[in-house]
Parts: sequence; structure tokens; C-alpha cells
Amino acid sequence: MPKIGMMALRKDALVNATISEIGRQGSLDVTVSQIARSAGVSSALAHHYFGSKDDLFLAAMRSILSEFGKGARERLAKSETPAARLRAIVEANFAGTNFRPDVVSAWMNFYVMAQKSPAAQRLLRIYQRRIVSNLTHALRPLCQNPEGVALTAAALIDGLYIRHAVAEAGPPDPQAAIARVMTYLDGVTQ
Amino acid sequence: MPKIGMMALRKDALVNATISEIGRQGSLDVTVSQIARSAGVSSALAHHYFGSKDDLFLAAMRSILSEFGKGARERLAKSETPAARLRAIVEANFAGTNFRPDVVSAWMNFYVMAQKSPAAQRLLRIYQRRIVSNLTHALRPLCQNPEGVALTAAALIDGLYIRHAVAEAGPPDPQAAIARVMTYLDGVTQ
Amino acid sequence: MPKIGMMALRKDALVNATISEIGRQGSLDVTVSQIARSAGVSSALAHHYFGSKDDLFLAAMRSILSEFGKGARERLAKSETPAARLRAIVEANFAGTNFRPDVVSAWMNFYVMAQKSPAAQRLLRIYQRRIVSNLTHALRPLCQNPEGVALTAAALIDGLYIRHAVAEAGPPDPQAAIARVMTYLDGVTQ
Amino acid sequence: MPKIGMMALRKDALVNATISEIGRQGSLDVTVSQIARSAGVSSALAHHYFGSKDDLFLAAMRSILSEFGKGARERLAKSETPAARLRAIVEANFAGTNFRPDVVSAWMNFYVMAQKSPAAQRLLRIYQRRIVSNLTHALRPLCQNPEGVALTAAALIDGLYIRHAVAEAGPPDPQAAIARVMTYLDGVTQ
DNA sequence: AATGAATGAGGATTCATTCAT
DNA sequence: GATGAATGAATCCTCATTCAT
Repeated sequence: MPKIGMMALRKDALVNATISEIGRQGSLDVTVSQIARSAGVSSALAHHYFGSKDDLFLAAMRSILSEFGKGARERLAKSETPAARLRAIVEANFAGTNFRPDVVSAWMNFYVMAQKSPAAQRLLRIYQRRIVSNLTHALRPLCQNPEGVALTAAALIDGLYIRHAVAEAGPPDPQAAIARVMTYLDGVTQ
Repeated sequence: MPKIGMMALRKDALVNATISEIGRQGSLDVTVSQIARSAGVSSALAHHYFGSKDDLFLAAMRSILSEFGKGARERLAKSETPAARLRAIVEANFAGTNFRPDVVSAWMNFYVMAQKSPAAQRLLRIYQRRIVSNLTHALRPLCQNPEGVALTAAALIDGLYIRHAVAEAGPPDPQAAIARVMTYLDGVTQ
Repeated sequence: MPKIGMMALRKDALVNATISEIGRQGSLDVTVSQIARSAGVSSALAHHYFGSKDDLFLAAMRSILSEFGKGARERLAKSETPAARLRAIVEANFAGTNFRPDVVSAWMNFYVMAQKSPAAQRLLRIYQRRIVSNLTHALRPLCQNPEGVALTAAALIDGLYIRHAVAEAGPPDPQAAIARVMTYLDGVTQ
Repeated sequence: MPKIGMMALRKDALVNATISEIGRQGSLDVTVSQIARSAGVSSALAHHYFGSKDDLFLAAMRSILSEFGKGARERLAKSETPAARLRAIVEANFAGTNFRPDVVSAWMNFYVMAQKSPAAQRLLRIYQRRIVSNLTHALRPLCQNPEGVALTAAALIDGLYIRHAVAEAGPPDPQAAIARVMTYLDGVTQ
């Protein structure tokens, strides 16, 4: 099986397995062995490629974040008016894999991880700042207090995530979440 | 001085130690020994009183929830108009010990715990339902869509908590959080 | 079985087991489990009492060193003439448990350990300095160049140890070793 | 430029890397990967050439021993009187690469290895016997008890090695070591 | 009531070794 | 000949939990 180029494949598989295992189990207390097994490799290989469990977790965070960033950029590129840009940002938060139950769950766990791990905290703050800054920028032509509205909207989005993570079962409903945020924004913009 | 009552004292000390240790460390990965040491007792006693680590965690959750509930009831009792009741509920979320950094951190961790532990999930849902129902009730005379506004406000509150938990340092600012929620509510009520 | 005062007993048993296991196996590559089993306890207990494998090793070194020191002090206390003191120091090196095969073997391994572990190195240097200083002191009235002779004698003693550690089997012969060192010393003292 | 000979080159590089890595780290706990990296090849190649880690270690021992033997033979060939032969043997022990810190350190570690590995023990005993036999031969015309003096001198040499291995830093001083042994020998020969 | 003593189970990590290419 | 890929086996260490006193 040894084949050049295996590394990128394995790393991807391990990162995805990490997200899905954390999500499935709803906790960071997943073992490297579980993750490795789910990726179809040995736990030793996970260490070989990532060095440590923490590094694997960070790689998983980066993957979620970059996935989100990519979606957001694509959506923004297609939007021409400020209002469209605003909606694009909101939609990006709940679209694609972002609102998949296991991803949301992993995401919540990374929030907790950030309280201990400086590296994780740094990643999270970059994401937080970017989303607020994107929102502020889009809101500037649309309301008096763009920063305040952006911060409220960002908190609202995070709150919907967390509520979703402990929701009373039922399938994820991205449309409802998007509608709730847009309703708020419609109320405070012209 | 009856020896009776010692048990209640010890249990309280252990529950408080649990919250503060989880908060201080920012993670559920605290050991029973740490908690017990912080409470000045042996880890064996913690098991003697609570049976298991999970049960101790649940007791800590209940303590936070009941503290919050007590504060909310007191505030509601003193409020006479719907608008005052609304503000009372919002303020209760950020007042007293509720917004103390270690309590917020512990709280966030319990959210994560709820993804694994059905008992924790149950507790959390009760709290979530109660707050939405309180808000809805207060909002009924004040706006067209009380349920929707209540759900949005509740999510906003949770989002402010989570953002606070990974905030860029700085002391907690309950007034700012309250103001942010009230600004939203002021915009959607008459 | 839990009984107060167990700790000292267990620590002693573990330290002795450490020495004998290292000696038996002739290598520092003994597992904590092996040592613990040989001491009749669980490996967890070894960590409970000593913190880490390295600390257990250091405790074993200290034990050998203090055993040696005690024997040397006793012998010196009974000696009245310089010549008697000289012989006492030499004899102390090969008497008691010091020349037991497993102890010698452990001792050699600690020499190697000292190349990596600063703490072990410190212990060893203290021993080395003390023995040279004792020898020098005893030699002062007996020869022209006490320091030089002391250093040579100390090296000779170490050399006999190391040769003994890889000896062609056969029982340890402390008398022969003592005689060899004394023959050297007799030749350079009046 | 024949490709033939590549193997010998690689094997030499690996053997030297083994010695220098063991010496640098002061412990047999070097990994095959470290050694291979230091030799600029893959760890798989080390196994390909030597079969196992132990075999690589043995090859490194043999290399040190043969290096020493070569130096000793050259020195002996140039010596004409018994006294000169005696000095030649002593000097051989501390000359050339033999007293280089990493080689001494590796050497000490091989002494320890000999306590476990029969093959290593065999190598060491051959060396020990040869040095004693060389010394005895040179001493025969010079003193009454050549065997005894040879054994003492050999032990003294080993002791100087071991003391050097844990010396208080400072550069190796072969001249001082040679002088110390010669001083002893001068005292017991005519 | 309270604890020191003790452990079984489990997890991260390391590493020699193998193998297909 | 040479290596990247991969792993099984081991080892240190942690921790919740139990129990005799």
C-alpha cells in the first residue's frame, strides 16, 4: 500500500474522522484510537502525521474554519448589494457542512477547548473577528450603528448554534436559523 | 452545635469547588481529587456523598440553575409592569454569580456535557424552556410575535454567554450585555 | 489492609525492588510494572508514591548512596589511626550490600543514568567528592601527595566495580578487591 | 566510480552515527531513526543492512574495539624495550578517538549493554583479556608480580574512563590520565 | 463520618520492524 | 538499493472508584 502522496489523503481522512467522532460522541473525550479506527488507520499513524492529539484537534478546527471561510468568500463574491452581502454572511454560517449536527457539536467542543488551549483560542478569535468585521462592513451603508448591530448579530448566530447543539432532536433547520437572524437584521436596517 | 448538618456543609463545599475548579481550568477535565482538595476533603468523601463524578457534576449544574432561578424569581416578584418583568428576566441572566467568569465557564462546559449525558440534557432543557416561557409571557402584551422574539432573545443571551467565555480578557461587563439585549428588545416592542 | 504508616513500608519495598530488578536485568530498561510486581504492589501505587519512574530511580540511587555512607561512617568511627581510617574507607566500598552483584549492576547503570539526568549526576558527584576527600584526609599523614593518591585509589575502586559488573561469573570476592586496593596503597604510603 | 562499495560506506556512516548519537545523548536509548537521520539515510536502510538495532549496536562496539586494537598494535610495533611497550599500551587506551567524550560515553554504555547481551559481553571480555595479557607480557621483565600489577593497572584504566564519563565538564585530558597510570606503574616496576 | 491505601482500566505516545514499490 | 508508509506491542502515567479501618 505504500504509495507516495498517501500523506495528504491520510491527513484528510484523520481530520474528518476527528470531526465526526467528536460530533458523534459530543465530547472532546474521544481517543486517538477511536479516531484512527474511524479513519481506517492505526493510532500510531495519527501520531506520525500530527505529532499529538492536540495538534490533530487543532487541524480539525482549522478544517472547519477554512471550510466556513471558503463558503463565505464564495457567497460574498456573488453578492452585489450591501443587503445581499449581509444575507450572504448570515447564510454562510448555516450552510453547507457548517450546520451538520456533528460539525456543530465539534464546533461547540472547540469553543470549550479554546478556554484551555491558547492555540485554539487564537483560531477562534480570528474567526470571531472576521465575522464581526464582515458584518460591520456590510452594515455600514444600512444602519446607524453598524458595529453594535454586527456584535449583536454575531452573538445571536453563536446562540443559535449552541441552542442547536442541545436541541430537542429533530433535523437541523438552517432556514429557520437564517430567517431568525434576518428578521432581526431587517428590523434594524433600512 | 449538632454534628448533623456537617453533611450539607460538605456537600455545598464540594459543589462550589466543582464549579470553581471547572471554571478555573475551563474544562470538564478536572479530577475528583482536585475538586476534593479544593474543598478541603478527601476524594473518597466526594464519592461517599455523591456516588460518582457524574453525579457531582449534575449537582453542580443544579446548583447553578437553582441559583439562577432564585435570582429570577426575586427579580420578577418586584416587577409590576410587563416591561419591568422583561428587563428583570434579562437582568437575572447576567446578575449575581451568574456572570462570574468561572461560573460562565462551568456553564459552557455543562452545555457540552449535555451532549453526552441525558440527565444533564434534561436539566438544560428545563432551564431553556423556562426562560423562553418567562420571556414569552412578559412579551405577550408588548409585541405581535412574543414567541419568536422570546426565542431570539434567548439565543442572543446564550450567544453573549459563549462570547464572554472566550472573550479577549477584560473584566466581565454585565451592564453591556444587558444593554445589548435590551436594545434588541426595545426595538421590537412598543 | 489500609493501615497508617504503610507509605514508608511501601516506599522501601519499591526502592529495594527497583535496585534488585535493575540489577537482575542489568539495565535501566525495567518497567515500572516489573518493579511494582516485584514489590508486590500495583504500578499505580509506585506512581502514587514516587510521582514518576525517574523519581523512583533517584530514590533508589539515594538509597544505595546512603547505605554506603552509613557503612563508611560506622567504620570510620571505629578507626583510630590514619592507616586504619584508610583501610576503613576502602573496606566500606566493598562491604555489606555494596558489592552484591545486583547492587553493583544497579550502581553501574546509575553511572550511565548520570550522563542524562542532572539530578543523578549531582548525587554521583557528591559521592565521588566525598570519597576522594575522605581518602585525601586519611592519606595526609601517610604520604607526600595525598590528593594524587586519593584520586588514583578512587579510580581504582571504580574500575574494580566496573570489572566486577562484567566479571566472568563466579561469586563476588570483596576480599580480593580490598586486597588489591590496599596493595596499591601500601606501596605508596609509609 | 563503481556503485559497489556504497554498502560499505553506508554501513560505516551508520556505525559512526551510532557511536556519536549514543555518546551525544549519553544513553543507549537512542532510536534507530535518530541514528539513521544522523547518517543521512532512512531507518529502514539501517535494518536492511544490520538486521536489528542490537546488531547495529554490536557493530558499533566492534568498531570501537577494532579502532583501539589497531592503535595499540601500531604503538607496540614501534616500541622496543619492555618499558616502552608498557607505556605504549597505556597510551593506546587514551589516544586517538578512544578518549573523545562521545566515544567514552558510548563505551560506558556498552559496558552496561554487556550485562544483558551475551554477544556484547563476549566482545568486552575479549578486549579485557587482551589488555591484561598485553600488560602482563610487558610487565614480566619489570616486576615480581606481573599478573597482579596488570590487573590493577587495567582496573585503574577502566576507573579513569568511568570517572571521565561523569567528569565535572572540562575538556578530556588524556595526558593526565596517562600520567596517573604511569605513576602507578613506575612505583611498582624497577 | 472520614480517609489513607490501593488498584484496574484505559489512554497518549514511542519505536523497532516490516513491506510494497 | 532505498524509502515512505504503516503498525503492533509496549510503557508511562492518570484517575475514578473501592475498601478496611
